[in-house]
Amino acid sequence: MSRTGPRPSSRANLGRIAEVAGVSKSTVSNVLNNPDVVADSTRARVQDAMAELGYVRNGAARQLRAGTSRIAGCMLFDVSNPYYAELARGAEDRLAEADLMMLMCSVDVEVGKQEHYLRLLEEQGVRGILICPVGGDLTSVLQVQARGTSVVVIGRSTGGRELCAADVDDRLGGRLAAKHLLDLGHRELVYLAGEGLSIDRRRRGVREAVATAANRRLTEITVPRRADQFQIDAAVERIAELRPRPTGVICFNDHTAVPVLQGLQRRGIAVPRDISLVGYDDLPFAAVLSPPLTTVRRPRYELGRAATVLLLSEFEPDHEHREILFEPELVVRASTAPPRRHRASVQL
Amino acid sequence: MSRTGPRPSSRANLGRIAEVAGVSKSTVSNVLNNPDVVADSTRARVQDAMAELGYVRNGAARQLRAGTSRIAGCMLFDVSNPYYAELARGAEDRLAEADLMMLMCSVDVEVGKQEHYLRLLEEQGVRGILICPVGGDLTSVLQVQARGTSVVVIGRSTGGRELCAADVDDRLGGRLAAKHLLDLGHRELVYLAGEGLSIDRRRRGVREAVATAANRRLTEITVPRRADQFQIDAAVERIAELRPRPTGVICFNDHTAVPVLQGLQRRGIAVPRDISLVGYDDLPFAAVLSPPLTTVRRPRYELGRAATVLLLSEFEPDHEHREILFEPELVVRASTAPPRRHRASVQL
DNA sequence: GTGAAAGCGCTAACAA
DNA sequence: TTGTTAGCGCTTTCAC
Repeated sequence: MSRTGPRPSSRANLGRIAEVAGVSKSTVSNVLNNPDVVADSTRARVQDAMAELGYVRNGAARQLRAGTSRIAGCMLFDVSNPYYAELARGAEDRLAEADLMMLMCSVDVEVGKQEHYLRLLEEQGVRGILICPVGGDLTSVLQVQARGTSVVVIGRSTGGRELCAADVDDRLGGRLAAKHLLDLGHRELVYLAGEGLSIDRRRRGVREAVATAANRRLTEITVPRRADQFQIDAAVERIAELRPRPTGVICFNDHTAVPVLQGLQRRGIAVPRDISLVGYDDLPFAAVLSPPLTTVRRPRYELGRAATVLLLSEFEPDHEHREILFEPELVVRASTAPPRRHRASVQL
Repeated sequence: MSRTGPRPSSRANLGRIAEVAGVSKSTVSNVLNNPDVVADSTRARVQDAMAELGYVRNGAARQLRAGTSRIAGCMLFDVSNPYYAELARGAEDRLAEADLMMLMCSVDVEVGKQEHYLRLLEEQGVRGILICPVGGDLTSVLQVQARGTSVVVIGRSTGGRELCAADVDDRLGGRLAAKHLLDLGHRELVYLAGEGLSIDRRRRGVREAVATAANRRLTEITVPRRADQFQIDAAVERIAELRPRPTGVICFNDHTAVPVLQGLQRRGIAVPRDISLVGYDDLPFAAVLSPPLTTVRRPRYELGRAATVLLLSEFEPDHEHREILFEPELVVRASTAPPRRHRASVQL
């Protein structure tokens, strides 16, 4: 018995297997890692010993020695948010195909948590990190990368060639939403905005689409991050009081569209008769709202998968950072329709 | 340069810090693990060296030597399913409080995947495993536990005292759903069942409630696991053709309630006028359906948290396995109402 | 308050 | 085809 060392594990280790099978440790290791190099009879004997003793490989020792982990990290806002949950699932599936497991880190838009988890993942020696970064700059992410842990950024274009990134073209998404309403004949639009980079890009797309059409007006209303029922209802109130009355409203996401829809209906403003409503994301509930919500779909599962593909490519010899940009897709449902031309309408 | 060893890491290690700070490795280790035992000036010197060299602890080495990991595993059906996503979040939050990270494993009701992930987690030397087990028996789970990895079972009562478990009293849930309809005055009920242990318990609850009321009839219709639109619609067709006509339908979960609701409405059967509909789970979309769905809420976030509490308690000295049973809660919304007494109604 | 030394379980270079 | 050996980076016991 050594005078040092941690609590003696009851688990059989590789040395014990070697003993029982009557071979050396390297042979056991070879049975595990290069089975073909071992003679059939020897291999069988070793495998028998493993089965008999219920051998379980020690991943920590393996990682320490081989220098490479079988885990990747996935940092996102919140797994319980269906958008991120599906993204995570895409990542998990692709990682599993590469025989990697996924550490899940919900960061909650808190920079402190992000730093904390980055550090933990780094200490863990993860094979790589998928991250939906929060906060303005990417310095801490770049530091981690500089110290040797591959990082792929999701949901934020990185511009330069410093990092791989997978993202959705939200500007296009905004354009699609606005163009849909304009094509239907709407002239007075509202964009209900939130806070955040990706949301700003949607706004830019909406603006662009409106700008290219003549005689169209866009009113922008911004609700704070994590706005509650009342704050959103105040926004609906503002929408209801706008003159001339808007006939098309674009919400920066589906989540917000729900209370907006309810607020409008409660005020006797029918959707889509009086106001056409467009969401963003195509979350599962969008299709079952009444009326079913027209929205812009971001391919979240695919985004997670693609980001993982990028991460895996980082391990290849002559890797060059690149960026994948997904195109969102307009999903037309019953919450949008052509505007009624009413009373004061001069045209037609 | 040694003739052996893995690719030389560029990361500074504890030995290098010791060198730079002019102390021994044990002192550096103490700065990390028992800061109070080190003299202030020494500690400062060591910390400076760490900051300067961008030192990151090697978790693998730590785990190998100390024998204890900072990771727990969470095995569930599918993270992209909102029920499990919120459960996972509950677990993640509680684990984070104990300074543990969470490995996420979506098992997809596939026993093979379950076995695979169990093995991987075991090799990883995780601190413990939370599992929503699939398949009939728990032998592989018990084996893992026997080899020294703590396991907590979620969503399945284990009866004996072999394992900790956290679960929801689904029998009570079934009773609540049925009793609600019975209390409203419904006499002809349908339970739309799926496959699975927890679903069977809901069924039992429904049966019990109906059995305690006189002159009430229950029809059970079962749809296969992962039923598609058409299979569910076939079930709706059967419901529509039942005579005497049922006035109350309980779906085994909210997911199924959506196509059922749509199927009923498409056939001109109004909810709740002609049929009252009850779901199960209270998923986020239940509240925004038209009409908003009466359902039975399972506290999923809390379930994840509680399971984690059980897992953490496993590490304590004189631990005894126990089981936590959550009570589900009836959430009454607009999809249920008293039945209309129509034509052939003799009573009243 | 600090240091020397042993060794966790494994892999990989090399020798046999 | 198999065995010998060194050592990954850390913690821990014990001596000073």
